[in-house]
Amino acid sequence: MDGYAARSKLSADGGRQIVSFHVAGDMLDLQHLFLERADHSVHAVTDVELVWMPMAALRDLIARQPAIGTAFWRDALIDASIFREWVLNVGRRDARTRIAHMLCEFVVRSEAAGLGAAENTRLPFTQEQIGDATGLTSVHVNRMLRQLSDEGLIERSSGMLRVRDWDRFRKVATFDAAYLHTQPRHVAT
Amino acid sequence: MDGYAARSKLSADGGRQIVSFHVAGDMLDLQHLFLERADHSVHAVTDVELVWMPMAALRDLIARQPAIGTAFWRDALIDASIFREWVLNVGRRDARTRIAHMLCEFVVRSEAAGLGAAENTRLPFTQEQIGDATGLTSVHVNRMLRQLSDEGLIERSSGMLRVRDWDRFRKVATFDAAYLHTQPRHVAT
DNA sequence: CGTCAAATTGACAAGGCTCAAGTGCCGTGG
DNA sequence: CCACGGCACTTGAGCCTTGTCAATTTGACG
Repeated sequence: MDGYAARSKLSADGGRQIVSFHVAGDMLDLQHLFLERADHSVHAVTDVELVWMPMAALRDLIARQPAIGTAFWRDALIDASIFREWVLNVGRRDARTRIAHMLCEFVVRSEAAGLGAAENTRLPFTQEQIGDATGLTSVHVNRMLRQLSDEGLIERSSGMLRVRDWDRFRKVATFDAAYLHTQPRHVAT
Repeated sequence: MDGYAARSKLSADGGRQIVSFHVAGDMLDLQHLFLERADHSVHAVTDVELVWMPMAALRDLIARQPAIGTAFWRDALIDASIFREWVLNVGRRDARTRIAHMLCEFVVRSEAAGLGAAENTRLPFTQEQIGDATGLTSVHVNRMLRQLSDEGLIERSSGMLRVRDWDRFRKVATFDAAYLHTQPRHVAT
């Protein structure tokens, strides 16, 4: 309902890898709906207000209301699409592009959730968390953020992010929102 | 039904990132079941024999047979779990561990599909494809494979992979199969 | 004003990439 | 049966991006 969360896994040597971010309105645990055992965790990044539902009740609801089931399923598939994009992001893009891409996604999803536009997005993550999401160290995240600032692409101030030139930033990030599968509001499917 | 496939995305600069491998028996396109537009592609790595079903028929089947729907859903969730593990693999593990981990997963899934044991697994990928899966160059993949061979962990010969000491290799790879959610055969859920 | 976590910066090390050359294997054609 | 061509695999040298280590600075808050 409110606040920010992250989904993450731990590596054997204690490293944390964030595999997705979540904003108000997101379904947080659909990924485990039909799995017996959790393979990752979701944790709050800020104070969070949430609604908790027993899995069994959710499964029951889906059985009785297939249309709701389809919606949930679709939502889970979109999350999976985001995971795939993140594999690409972490595997193939250099540090600057990678961070820019992550920020683009976050801004777009924040907007979609009605949490402010690109000119003024709340960015509640520490640089270490951004590093955990991009497979970089916080030191290097800092360097790259500074570089993006110096290039006039973004502005940062106390937990806020401002994208100064969305088109240019989008190009730097090689960001294409198609993988988010945001549905055009006024088009029937 | 037969053969090997890979799921991949392209980056803006033409780089390929493989996001998962598939063996005989896998459902290949459940990831797009409720999405309007494909965000990635699946391609054959070897000659392949497959069964193609129209999405609409599949959706129809699910509507009429909810139990089958649940099975498909579960399968899609397991794929998503694999994507998450790959984000971790590519984001946080060094080259040697990363390749070893990928090989471990492949061996385990090959075994589960009844395609031979760890002592003799068909490995149909070129080193370049292994690089595309791990976010490395084929040159570096080659060096790491050589190192794993030199350490006596694996043996390679013309498309075959032999893990010499599974326990040791598993440790090197920091591999824990939990994320594959392979269900114990004889236990009711 | 003190405290503590986060952000910042610099110097240096290193893992992985690039470029380039060479080798081995296998299918094809003579 | 052998020669050839192509692709994957190997290997070496040097560079570059990112990591490591360590010291400061900044900012929020009590």
